[in-house]
Amino acid sequence: MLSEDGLKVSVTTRFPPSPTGDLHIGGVRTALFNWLFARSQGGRFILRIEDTDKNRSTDEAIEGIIKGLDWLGLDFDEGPIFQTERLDRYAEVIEKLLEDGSAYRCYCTKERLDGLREAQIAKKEKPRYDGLCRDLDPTIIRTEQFVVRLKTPKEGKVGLSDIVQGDVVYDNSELDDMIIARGDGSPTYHLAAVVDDIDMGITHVIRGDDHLNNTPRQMHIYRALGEPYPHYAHIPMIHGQDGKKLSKRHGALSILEYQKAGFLAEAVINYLSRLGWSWGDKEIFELEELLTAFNLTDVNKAAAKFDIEKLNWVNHQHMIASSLDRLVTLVKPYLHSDPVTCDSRSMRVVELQRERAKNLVDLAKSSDYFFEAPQQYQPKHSKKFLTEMTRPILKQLQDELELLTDWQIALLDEIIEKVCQERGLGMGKVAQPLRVALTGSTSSPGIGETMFLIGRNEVLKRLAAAMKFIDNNHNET
RNA sequence: GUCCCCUUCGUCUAGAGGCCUAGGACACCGCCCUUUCACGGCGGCAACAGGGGUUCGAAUCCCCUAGGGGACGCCA
Repeated sequence: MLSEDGLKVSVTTRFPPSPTGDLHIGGVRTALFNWLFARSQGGRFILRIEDTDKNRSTDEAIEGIIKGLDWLGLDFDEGPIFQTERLDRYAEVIEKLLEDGSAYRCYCTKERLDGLREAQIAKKEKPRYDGLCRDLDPTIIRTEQFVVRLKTPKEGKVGLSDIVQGDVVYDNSELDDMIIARGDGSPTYHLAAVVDDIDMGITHVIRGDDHLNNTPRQMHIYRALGEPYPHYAHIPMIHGQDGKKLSKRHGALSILEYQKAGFLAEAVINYLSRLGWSWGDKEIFELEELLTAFNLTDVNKAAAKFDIEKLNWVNHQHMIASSLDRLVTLVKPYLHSDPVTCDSRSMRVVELQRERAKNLVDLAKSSDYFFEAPQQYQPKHSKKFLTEMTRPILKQLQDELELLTDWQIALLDEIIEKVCQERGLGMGKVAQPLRVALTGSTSSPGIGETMFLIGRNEVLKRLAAAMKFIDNNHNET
């Protein structure tokens, strides 16, 4: 970011979740754009916890937010800063606003406000405060409980030049006098957010465009405080498959559920960055590439739908690009078999199987049989391939393999071919029963290498077990 | 209802008046490769919301309509 005289201006962004629920994909995308922008500009990124609603804020949510950001590598330079620890500061600002006449005490009861709102909706009007207490004598402070409202100009316009949305103008007459302090004196969202953004030196407010309509209201707080506005970038929302704002209803899962489901952090980041932003035809980005390519001016205005299929593909691409020892480490917790180490055999297994896996869960599932015998044969496969007809084939394979002293892929392949030729069978007729016997199902890497990686003793053991399975099955029927 | 925003293949998007017979990617379908499953290769299906302008020329600019989304809390 360069100022008019060409000097580098420091950028500070922030991610301000309210800890009232799980951090989901939408929140993560907002955090990501703030983080990317700050990092790409050499600026600062702050985590602020907006917990002024004490009834709905929880410690678990705070923990989940921090864990999620940590998993994704969205590190912050400052924070977490808690708004509940800055209550004195907000009170001070509210008092100042009251004193200079920018705000006033409103004694209207909730009942009156509810009635007013209902009546307005019934008359098909936009519900808003009617300003009853606006012109009360401020020197007379009544004993009843009051809220504090900001005195919003009744005429004129407020406008902003949003980095994403362009110029947006509102008539002040559309706005009402919003509450900035509740009956108990605590600040509302608008006030706390603006005061914090000022105090923390936030230069760019990057948030979901559901906040676009909040912006003119907040700008009036800046104005009342005599502070300059920040730059705004209202980024498009992420919608669920039904085209509505992402929420729990859509199964908008906690970001940590994506970790559990076996997605790579870099894949989630890659996928999310491409929602509402693009860079030519490029689909797969390493973090460094994102950092140089990302910019707010290229962000779209239209909402995007979340598509798990594309995430799967992006994740697959990143698994292929990942180093093998890292992938082995990542897949470990998902493996049924243990303990698996980063030896050359495990690395080869992962190298082969990542071609076949969308995520770490898939990868683990398709790798387990290399490390331990299959728990069971998949019924439809055993029914077809582990039969009286195939038993002699398995028997011959067992005999031939027992004679093999040098356990090498090429030699193992030779044995399969030999059996095929002697019996006048195609490869599939021999390899498939063997594959089911060894892996429990009909899919695996090349059969020679599969045998090689499973190992001699284990292969012979599994062949014996498969024949026993056939015998038992036959006796039963 | 009022205000604000949006509208290119099913989905993510490219597209800044002629490069557009609208490009790429995911998904889907077909073929090839192949002992299986994948990977890979090749090909296919598929979109400028509608209507008016402006212009020699519009996906691109303007207006209207329709549709969608968001906001309208002593929630954030």
